[in-house]
Amino acid sequence: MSIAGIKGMNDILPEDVATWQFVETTARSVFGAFGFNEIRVPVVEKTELFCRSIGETTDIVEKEMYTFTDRSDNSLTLRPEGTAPVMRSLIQHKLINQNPVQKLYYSGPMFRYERPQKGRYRQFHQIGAEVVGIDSPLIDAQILVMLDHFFKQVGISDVALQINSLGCPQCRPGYRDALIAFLDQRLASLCSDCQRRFRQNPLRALDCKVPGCKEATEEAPIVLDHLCAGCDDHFSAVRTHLQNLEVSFSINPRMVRGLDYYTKTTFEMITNSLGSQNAVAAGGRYDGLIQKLGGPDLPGIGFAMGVERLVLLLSELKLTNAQIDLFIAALGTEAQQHGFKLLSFLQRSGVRAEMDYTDKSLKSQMRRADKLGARYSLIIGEDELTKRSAPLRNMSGGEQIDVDIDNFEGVLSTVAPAETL
RNA sequence: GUGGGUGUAGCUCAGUCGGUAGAGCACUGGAUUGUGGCUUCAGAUGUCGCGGGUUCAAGCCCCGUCACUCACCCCA
Repeated sequence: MSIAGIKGMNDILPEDVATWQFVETTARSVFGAFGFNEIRVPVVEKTELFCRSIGETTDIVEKEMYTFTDRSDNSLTLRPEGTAPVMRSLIQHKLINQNPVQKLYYSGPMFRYERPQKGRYRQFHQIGAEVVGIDSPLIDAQILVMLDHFFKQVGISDVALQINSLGCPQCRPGYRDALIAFLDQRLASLCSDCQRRFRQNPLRALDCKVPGCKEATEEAPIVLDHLCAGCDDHFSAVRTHLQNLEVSFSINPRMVRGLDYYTKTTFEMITNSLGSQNAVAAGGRYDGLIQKLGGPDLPGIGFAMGVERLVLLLSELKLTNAQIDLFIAALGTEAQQHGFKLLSFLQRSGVRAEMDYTDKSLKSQMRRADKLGARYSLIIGEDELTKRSAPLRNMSGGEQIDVDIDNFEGVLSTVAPAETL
C-alpha cells in the first residue's frame, strides 16, 4: 500500500505551477508598486495568539485549528490566517518605531481543519496585505484600489467588490442590541442554526442562506443606520474616494466577517463562478487588534486573497511551463557523449537545453523535441561526428542549417533567445 | 460534525440480463536506413478502491470499509 497525501492538503503539480507563479509575481509587482514590503513569518505560533485575535467563540478557534503540544508542553497551532502572526511580529520587533507607517504583505500556507470542498482545503494559500499606523479613510480606499487593480492585472473580471462598515466599539454594541431585540421577536421563524447562535453571533442571521431566515430578516435593522458620527464619516469618505478613483463597488449592509477583530470598513471580492465558496479575497479594518495583542494602540487594515480560488478562476487560462530552446537528438554512444558535453555547456550558459538520455530512434527523439516545444533541435549521428558538422533544425519552420559541432559558442549564439544574450 | 454523488488502463470514461475487460487520448514501434506536428498500420497497458458474503460463475448483487468529490456548516 503506497502512502497517500493528507486529506485536504494538495500537491500543486508542475502543470499548474505556472498559474500559481503568475498570481504570485503579479501580486508582488502590484503590491510593490503600492509601497508594500514582504514579511515572512513562521507557519506555527503559540495557540494563544489566535485565540486572542480571531476570537474564542469563532468557528476557526472552536473547531478548525490544527493545535498540538510540542515536546516542552507548549500549545502550538498551525496558523489558520496571516494577520495575527504578522501583527505579533510587528509588535515584537517594534517595527512601528522604525517607521510609523507599516505596509506589509505576506504569502504562504494556512491551515484549517474543515471538510474540504471546491475552493476550500485544509492547507490553503493566502496572499495578504496589511497597513498599520494610519486611520485615514484614504488608506481604506488605497487597499481597495490595489485589490481592484490586482484583479485587473491578473485578468479576472468575474468578481464584484462589496463593502460594508461594522462600526466601532462605540456604536456596534448599540446595533447588536437592536438586532438581538429584532431577532428575538421572530425567533420561531429562524432556522435552527440561527436560533442556536443568535445570542453569540446575531449578525450571522443576516447572511443566512435559508429562505425562511432571509424573509424573517428582511426588515432587520442595518449596521449602517447605527454608525456613530465618526464611523459614518469614515465610511462615506471611503466611498467618495472609491468613486473618485473609479473603483466600482456595491454596499452590502448584510456582509458579515468571520473574525472578531474587524471594525469599521470590511469588504469582500465575490465571484459566482466558484460554487459556494464565493469569496476570493476579503478583509477589513482592525483598529483594536494590535493593542489587544499587547502592542501600542495602532489602527490597522488588511486583506487576504485565497490563492487556490484565484487559480481556479484562472484555470481556463492554461499557462504552460517555459519551453526549451534546443533539443539535442543523438544517435549512438559517441554522439550521445558529444551531445552531452554540448548540452551541459549550453545549460551552464543559461540556455534551456534538453536531450534524450536513452538510445531511442531519431523519430521518437524528434517527437519528444516537439512535445517539449523546443525552438531548435540538433541532430548528431555518425556522419555528423566524422564531418564535425550537424543539422540545426528550426522546429517552427523546418529549415535547417549546418553548424560546427565543436563550436559551442557558435551554437549558443544561434540558439539562445534574445533576452539571455 | 451532517447529507448526496463517484471509485474500471497514465488521463477522460463505456461496460446490457451476473458468463472471465473495452474505447478515445497519451505512450511505443513501423509506413519514410536518419527528421517532430497531419495521416495511417500495429503493439503494450489493469489489485475493476479494499475486505468479506451470495453464486457453478461477481466490474455488475449484498454487507462492511477507505478514498475522492459536491453541498450544509464555515470561510480565503
